[in-house]
Amino acid sequence: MKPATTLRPERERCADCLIRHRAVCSHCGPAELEFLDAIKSYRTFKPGEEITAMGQETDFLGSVVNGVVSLSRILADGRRQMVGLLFPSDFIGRPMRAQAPFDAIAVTDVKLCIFSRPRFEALLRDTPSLESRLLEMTLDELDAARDWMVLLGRKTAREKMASFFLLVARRLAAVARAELRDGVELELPLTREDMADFLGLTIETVSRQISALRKAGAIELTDARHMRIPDIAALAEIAGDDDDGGMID
Amino acid sequence: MKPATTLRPERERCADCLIRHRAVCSHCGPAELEFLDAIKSYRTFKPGEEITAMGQETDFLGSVVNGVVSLSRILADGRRQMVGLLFPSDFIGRPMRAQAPFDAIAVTDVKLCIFSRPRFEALLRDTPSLESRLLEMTLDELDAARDWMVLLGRKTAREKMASFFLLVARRLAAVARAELRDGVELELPLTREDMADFLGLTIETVSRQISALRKAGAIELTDARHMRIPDIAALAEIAGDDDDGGMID
DNA sequence: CGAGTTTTTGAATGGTCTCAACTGGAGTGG
DNA sequence: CCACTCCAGTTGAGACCATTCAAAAACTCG
Repeated sequence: MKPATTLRPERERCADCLIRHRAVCSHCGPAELEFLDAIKSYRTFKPGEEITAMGQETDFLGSVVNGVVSLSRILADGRRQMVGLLFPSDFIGRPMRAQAPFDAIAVTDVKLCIFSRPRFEALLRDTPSLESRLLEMTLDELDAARDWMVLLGRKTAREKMASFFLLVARRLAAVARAELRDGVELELPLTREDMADFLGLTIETVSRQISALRKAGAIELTDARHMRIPDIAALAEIAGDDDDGGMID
Repeated sequence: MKPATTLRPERERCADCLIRHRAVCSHCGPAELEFLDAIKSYRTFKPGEEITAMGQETDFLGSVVNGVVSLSRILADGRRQMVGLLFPSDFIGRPMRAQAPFDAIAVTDVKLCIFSRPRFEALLRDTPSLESRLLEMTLDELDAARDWMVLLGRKTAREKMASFFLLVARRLAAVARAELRDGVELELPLTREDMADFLGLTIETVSRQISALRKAGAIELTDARHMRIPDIAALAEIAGDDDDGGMID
């Protein structure tokens, strides 16, 4: 398949990219894609590694190709709140503002497809298909952030946990391009501490609620990180959303 | 009711618009502005009036000219959480998605400058200065939503109230194009109930925290709706935000 | 003034947090 | 193989903050 003459055998092409159909570049035509191909690069991060730090200038923007990234903010006394959770195809970075408004940390092994900030911002100005897709994605993220605000402001610890499991299940299913159905098994990408920071709880409360949901039969656990949802609708009921629960993918 | 004495007695022109420098149209040139002038219209709402309802199709988009609009979502059992608070120059509506994801309610007398949805969406495609400004505003709203998530997830009732007063003071000062300084007086646009829904609290807790802040001298009240902030920095201290960029290790 | 509404205040309850101890698995080395 | 540490997660007991329920006070507007 590969031409023997190739100089960079491991070079990934945009056309073959697994997240192409959902990422910021998904509306680009062949010519635009070829240009992106030429200027993109990849970077990987280990779990726990800092990708950008709050208040620090970041010189790149890009897409999550593999893994999960958390965005979080820390108050002066150390309290932490997660404000975003990025899955493959999500966009990372804040265009038109060099200073990162939040910490971005790899929660699993992460691979990013990145562009230098000035190059990407110039591209954005010249490429309507990029800009309109980014607007669309930003609007979706805003919707998701607002659903999350409802969770943080008004839901009980039990409801928060149930909502969280559904959110992860939906996102992982979307990444795998699979239907979400009863009996799904999933690997939780977050530690108890990360979940607590996501949900505005403490790790103890997270742990207690997981135990309670397990005893109630709403979830099944093989170990701390691997779970199974026997009945999606039942879990959604516990989550307290009025119907399908929002949480935009 | 309306006297038809003059041809265009109350016709407002975009060029004279008070929110022009901050609204979605702020990057438009004279020709674009003239076009907007021709297709825009105004609509007013009374306090408490519903502007759009969750799940309902909305046929317009636009800008808040006067007043304050709340965006909120209600859970199945009636718990309500505010997820957005719009001031003059803020954009209202969800481009590229006809179904409103949240309730929008006028909290004061409100005047909107609106465009029909199909017309505005077509305009967006053809007018880069509109689209890029909308992207910028959406990114800012996302940042604001994330700050708000920190408040909802990790702040105490006291900190929430202090943060809220600062937010309102900042937004009203920005609208008035005034500097925010010690001794500002402001009229709270929200009822205690609205504040509670904004902050993820109950009205009783809101009331108690206001009383406590008053007794502590952090705020002064003439009546339930009119207040004065004698010392911005002191209130910011109570709000718990790290003031100087958050570079603490 | 009285009726209705909003806001404030009080007392008791309860959900989540804090502090603390325990469990279990992974890795290390004797 | 066991003993040991280390770390993430779990469980328990008590404290505390915000909620709930209840009632009084203040304000609005006929």
